[in-house]
Amino acid sequence: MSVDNQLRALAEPHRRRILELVRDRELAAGEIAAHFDVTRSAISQHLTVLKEAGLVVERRDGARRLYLAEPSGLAGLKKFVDRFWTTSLARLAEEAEAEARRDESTDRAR
Amino acid sequence: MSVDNQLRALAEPHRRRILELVRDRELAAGEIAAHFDVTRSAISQHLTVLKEAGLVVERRDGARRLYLAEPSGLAGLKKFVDRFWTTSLARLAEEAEAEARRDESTDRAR
DNA sequence: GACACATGTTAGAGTCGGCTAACGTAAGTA
DNA sequence: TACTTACGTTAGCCGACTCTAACATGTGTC
Repeated sequence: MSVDNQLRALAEPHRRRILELVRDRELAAGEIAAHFDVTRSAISQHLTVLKEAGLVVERRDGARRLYLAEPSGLAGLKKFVDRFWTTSLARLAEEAEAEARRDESTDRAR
Repeated sequence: MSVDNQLRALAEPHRRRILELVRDRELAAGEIAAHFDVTRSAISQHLTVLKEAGLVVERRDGARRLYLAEPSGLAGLKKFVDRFWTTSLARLAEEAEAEARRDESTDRAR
């Protein structure tokens, strides 16, 4: 559930594709596996990782297990990216302002 | 520069801490390494990964190399997270609406 | 119960990633 | 030039990760 787990989970291309598959609709494990050319076993393990990272939720329906993306699981990661993004951009804006002030005083000095 | 590279780079706790260190100010490789209890070598390798992912920029100053976070490098990742976030939330909203409609017609049926 | 179906779990092989130690390189200094 | 400072790079170890193959579990059906 930590940002660390979420990032590690997302760092795997297969897992990102799985996540996109179950973003809009519930899918059974087998249906998900059908989209890939690796074993069902591999997909099952990927689903476990995604589940433990809180990025998908599992629901049982008889013998099947249905998976669906859990957007709130991305909350921590989104906060991390947004915070970094805005803070860095603020720094850039400050630098631009500082440069503008420098240019201005240079002009005045002429 | 791809989202894949960015996510792999961010999936390492040391690299995330490095990124936060150079978010607001330029730091030399040695100064960065001083914040950690691993070898300078390890930090140097992390810096290479961050650089190749486009998350930091390197500037030479004599014998020193200064590093600074590159917010634009996060653009792709931010887009990925935002897109996923908003799309998933839209799905949740739709589901909530559908349920509200169901409840309403149930009420009417009484 | 017997069987088929859907899926999870485990063992083991191969690969990747992070780390240290040792070496290499380039810039500054006496 | 000789020496120091500040880094990067490489080789190799070790643990973590991904995959397949085989086995285990649980559910529905006859």
